[in-house]
Amino acid sequence: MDIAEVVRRSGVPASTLRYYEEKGLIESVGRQGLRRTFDPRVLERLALIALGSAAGFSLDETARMFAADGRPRIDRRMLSAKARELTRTIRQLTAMRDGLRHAAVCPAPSHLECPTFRRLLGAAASGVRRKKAASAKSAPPPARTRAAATRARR
Amino acid sequence: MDIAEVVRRSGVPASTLRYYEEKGLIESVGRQGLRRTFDPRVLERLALIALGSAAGFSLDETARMFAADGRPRIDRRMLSAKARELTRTIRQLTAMRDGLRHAAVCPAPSHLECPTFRRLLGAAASGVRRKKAASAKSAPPPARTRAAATRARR
DNA sequence: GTGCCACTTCAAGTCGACTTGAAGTCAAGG
DNA sequence: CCTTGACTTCAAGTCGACTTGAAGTGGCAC
Repeated sequence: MDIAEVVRRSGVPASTLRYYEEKGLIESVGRQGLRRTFDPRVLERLALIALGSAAGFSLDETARMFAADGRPRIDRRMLSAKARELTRTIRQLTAMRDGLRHAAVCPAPSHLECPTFRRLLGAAASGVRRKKAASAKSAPPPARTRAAATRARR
Repeated sequence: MDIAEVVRRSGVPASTLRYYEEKGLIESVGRQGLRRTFDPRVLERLALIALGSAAGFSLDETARMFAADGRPRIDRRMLSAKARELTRTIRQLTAMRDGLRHAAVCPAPSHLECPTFRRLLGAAASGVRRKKAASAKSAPPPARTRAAATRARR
């Protein structure tokens, strides 16, 4: 497969593929002249990488999940840890969403006077030390800002 | 209040406070010589900003939630939209977490042979066209835990 | 009155994950 | 054989949210 086909079948831009190769996340099996040739299994690999990203792993972390031979070498402890982290994040986001929902319909004259809202504020101010979960959605307002806007098909 | 006190009471670094002021997210009420003086209400404002960030709003979006007089001018439609977005994200992350959990205990010889894992892979691959992190940041007591929050630091 | 040092400004740097642009190469169709 | 244009490399740019560093200022304890 040449790079164009990988792009077509994976949806990942060529520049990203080259970047991934440079970082050692994928590899090409040879060249036709200058042009890279890929083994179809690269598609599986890309799916794995997408999975890692979606789960909140950095590319470096994801890279560590492959053995030298290219087979996934998944660290179960790492997975469990990430699962727990996701659980925390999910709990956080859920609270946040409920708060937003409430705020959207709250009848209090000012949100600052609404106990529910104040509780949310407190939570945000103190407890929120969670980080980095990933996945899903790019915000409409700043249309061109997000790399994802471009990535999402172009 | 001088900046040191705001730092102490909010946990937000002075550099961040200056940055926020520059961006118009907060304001100082005056100066003692060169030194900024803040109204205590800035603490509430900072909590609001933290809340916005935790809910996945960018600083610019958060800024739009304040009226000229500094009162929160919360756009209910925006809140609802964000709440829905969070719901999607939560659903995504939940699926992801369940997948990770499963992968961590899956007995299949290779994850690639496990149907559950393959299903996950498919989901990740198809989800490649959307991305954005809803994350939470913090102003934690431990002075520079902020760095930790932004994972992979220097 | 004087020295310390917390504060100030402003420019530049950082971080991750890519994208973009310029300039060059070359496989393949005509 | 020649042109075309998809591919290549490499350096630099982007984006958001800050941090860092150098150089300067001035409040306040002594």
